[in-house]
Amino acid sequence: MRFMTSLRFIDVVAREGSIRKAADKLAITSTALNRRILQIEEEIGQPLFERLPGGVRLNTAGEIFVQHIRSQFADLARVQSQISDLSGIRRGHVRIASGADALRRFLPRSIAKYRAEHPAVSFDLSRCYGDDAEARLFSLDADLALIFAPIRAAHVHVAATLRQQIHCVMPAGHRLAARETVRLRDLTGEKLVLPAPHSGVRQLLDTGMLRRNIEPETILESDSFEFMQNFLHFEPALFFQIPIAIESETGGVSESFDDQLVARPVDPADVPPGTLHICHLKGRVLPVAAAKFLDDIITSLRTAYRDDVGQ
Amino acid sequence: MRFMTSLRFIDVVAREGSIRKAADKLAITSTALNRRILQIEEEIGQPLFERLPGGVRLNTAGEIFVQHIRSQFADLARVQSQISDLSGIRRGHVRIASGADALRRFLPRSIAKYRAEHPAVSFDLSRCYGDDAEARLFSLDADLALIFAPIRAAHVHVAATLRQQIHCVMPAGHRLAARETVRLRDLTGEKLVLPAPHSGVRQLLDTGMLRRNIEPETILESDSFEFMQNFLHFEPALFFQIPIAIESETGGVSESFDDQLVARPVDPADVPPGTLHICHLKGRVLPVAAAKFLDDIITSLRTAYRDDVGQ
DNA sequence: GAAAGCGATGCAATTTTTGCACTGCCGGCC
DNA sequence: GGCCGGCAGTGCAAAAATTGCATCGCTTTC
Repeated sequence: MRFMTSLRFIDVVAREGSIRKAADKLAITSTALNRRILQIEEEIGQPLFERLPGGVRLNTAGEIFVQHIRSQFADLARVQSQISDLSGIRRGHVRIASGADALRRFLPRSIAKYRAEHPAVSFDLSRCYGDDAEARLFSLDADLALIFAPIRAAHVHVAATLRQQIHCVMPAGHRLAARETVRLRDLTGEKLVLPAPHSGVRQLLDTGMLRRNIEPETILESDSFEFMQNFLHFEPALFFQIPIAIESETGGVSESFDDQLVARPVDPADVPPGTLHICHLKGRVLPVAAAKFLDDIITSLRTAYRDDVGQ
Repeated sequence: MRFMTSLRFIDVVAREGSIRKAADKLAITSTALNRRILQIEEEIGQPLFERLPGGVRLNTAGEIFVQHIRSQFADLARVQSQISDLSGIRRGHVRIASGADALRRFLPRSIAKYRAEHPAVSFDLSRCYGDDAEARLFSLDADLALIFAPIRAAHVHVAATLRQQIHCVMPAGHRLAARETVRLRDLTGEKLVLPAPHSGVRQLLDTGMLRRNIEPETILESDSFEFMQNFLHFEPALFFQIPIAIESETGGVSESFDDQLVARPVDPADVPPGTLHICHLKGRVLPVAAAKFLDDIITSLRTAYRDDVGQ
């Protein structure tokens, strides 16, 4: 898009915090970039960047302007997808910010299913925690976010929620595998692998442990499911997941997702269920592809999780 | 705004319906303009215009794209006004589409008052009827609209309403001037000057007349207050206005706004009060200046008309 | 059937953008 | 405390783009 170049350049400079770095990234000289920026600042009538010894930084006017630029880009993407749509091409691009939970099974399955119907739609997945995901929505770097954590920002619209009980994952022969649910007090003496401190699962667990006054024996912290799963093949321990991360191939809750590992729900009396939020930026018109995909995953959740789906 | 030129050109071509005409208006050659359009169409990947023997016309993709362009322009104006605002300049521009009613006294007074506080804000007034005003909101040619007529379009947000009883304007010595209110049946035998057929006042009157089965003696139709007022100096007749068009210098209802003319309300039993709608495009973030002005006129209406102001 | 109006295109002139070499500036580091 | 490195800004020439002119092919109108 030729007519957007200058604006895109400004966005990149704002992100890089330096004209030279941005110029490097954009494969032009810093002089050319510098002059483009000076020119736009002149047209606006006000500087958009503060000049610091180590680079540049957006001033207040710049913040406003860059936000405008980003919304223009998002809107242009929407328009393009709308235009492609009406010629029957069903082109499009969907950018998703998601926690590791949904990224593991649910999204691959959903995206593959969607792409089977719309092969010309491409996807962008970025794994991030709640706050980052919200930030990516706001900076229009993501169209949709799937967050297993409370929503903080007021400018995020929650399109659907999914109640998820935390599950305890253990070797198949473990003594707790016989139970229907796992109580927190059963965990004393067990070796635990906890999720990263700022993850939603961890925070629910911490609250529960604190309330029940339980001091678990934490042998590891990890935010990688892959790692935890493989670790359990070598040393018996317990870790925690929500159903959507360990759902069966076809979707829906699965009790054993690996020959040697099984999952049992933690008793809701000890740890209340958390909520997975599926959201987008409030007030934003999503590109057709993103809107359609959002619809699809919500209906897919409804069939797989029925009453746990809200809004 | 250099970086918007191509987009602006497309907008003009869409409005003119011809590349050559648009080129003329833009003071460039048709070739240059033609190639700019071809280039953008190539970047979009789809033609935006149908080529007709007599010029060009937007196709569906073009309609979508031009709507996007216009919203970008409106948004840019908002951003600029926001940026100016934070440097304390309070610059800005407000574009208003209004019926003749509000344009006569209310808007001059309100704008003068607003400009006394914000001298760097400029205004654009365009007189038009209900449908045009709504169209101007939609094409983003106007920020605000004041319409004395029902609102048709769903994409218009009504920020405030003002109930207005139709008044009958007559020479000061007229026999009906002694009455508190004027009944429709009193009008038989009177010479009437009616407003234009598609005006809100006229439609209310027509409905009333039809219901009461009254055939008025219409000697003139006019949409010009000026004309009607001056005409009455030469030939005694009656015409109709709503209070906001004949309010006193300081605002509020006035009974005689001219040495020789007085206004008396038509009895609500004969003609129900109509509604003046103050509105803007739904879902649009107004530029600061426009938003502030909107606030101002609504509060000003509340003090002048109190209980007649709604929403 | 000629004339007038339209959008598209080849080619040369012009304007704009870019890159190179360089300046002045500031902070960190030896 | 002076030197070094990284930064944004600037003069000037080269490169790239935009523009204007002349012209084509087409359709409608008179």
